[in-house]
Amino acid sequence: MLSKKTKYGIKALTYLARRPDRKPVQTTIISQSENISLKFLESILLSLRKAGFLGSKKGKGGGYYLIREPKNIIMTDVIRILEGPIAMLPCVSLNYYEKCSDCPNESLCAVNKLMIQVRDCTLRVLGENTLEDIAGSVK
Amino acid sequence: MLSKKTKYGIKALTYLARRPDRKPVQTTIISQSENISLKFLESILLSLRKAGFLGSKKGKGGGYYLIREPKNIIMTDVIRILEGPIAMLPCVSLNYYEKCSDCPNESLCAVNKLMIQVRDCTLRVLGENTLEDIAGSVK
DNA sequence: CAAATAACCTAGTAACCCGATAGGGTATTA
DNA sequence: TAATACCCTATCGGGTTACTAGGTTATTTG
Repeated sequence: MLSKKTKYGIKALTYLARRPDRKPVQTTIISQSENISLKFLESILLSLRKAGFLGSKKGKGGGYYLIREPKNIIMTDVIRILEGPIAMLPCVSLNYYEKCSDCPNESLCAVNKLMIQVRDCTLRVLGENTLEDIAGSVK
Repeated sequence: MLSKKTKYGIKALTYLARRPDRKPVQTTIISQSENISLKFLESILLSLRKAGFLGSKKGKGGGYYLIREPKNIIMTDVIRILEGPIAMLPCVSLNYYEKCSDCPNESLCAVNKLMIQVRDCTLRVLGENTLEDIAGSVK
């Protein structure tokens, strides 16, 4: 299951991508438009900023804004920041690999074999989609 | 993330599929072979039996056994029983659909659009794999 | 300058789920 | 009839999630 954090994060990015310009948008605006709890959203936008997707401006007229083109923002990157590992098991994760304590021989494990296939197809889909793709190229 | 329940369940099914015959196997045997907590495994095998994958025999010489051919056991079915919905969001689930409370228009939702693609490719992979495929056709 | 604004930070918490365990009951078989 | 092994219910600690509270810091505007 996708966490609310990831879901909200993607919705916020989409909201910003659909804006006609790249001027700062306040969190309260995004919060109201997308029905996201304000304080929760703040923490999400903060991590998206630290990850290099968003810029921020303080004070009046401040807010968050995209600092990359939507077509250059790949969904795998977004999800890795917000959700963590994409694989359904640590033993098939590329970026967060961890051996199973119970499994003596990974190459004989049926679950491993299956989940590698799931991981690969998920990575392909998420790697093919950019923010522009899912937001639509609204001008 | 895949739950331990699902992981253990698939491993138990695989263990039974790799057996040379279809005679009942005691839970303690499976528990020790696959390093799964006995009591936890019991509850998992029980739900697999109720779902029609396994048969059981009580008393001495009893245990659990496969009642279908491994090649007729599709992984989507197994995972739906053990894990629940395959989709990463209720609003893109075929079997457990639920509307998002925050989303006014599903067809405009970028997260929805993305997760439908993930769901479809995951369903394809899981639907193409049978228990025989992942266990290997051991005789 | 000062007041307003809005991002930023730290901490906490209630609810929930997972994995596991305990302690039996019940049916079957040797 | 005693042993076996499935079957059922309840519980519980630990961890995560989603969210809230309350303040600090930086910037801008009157």
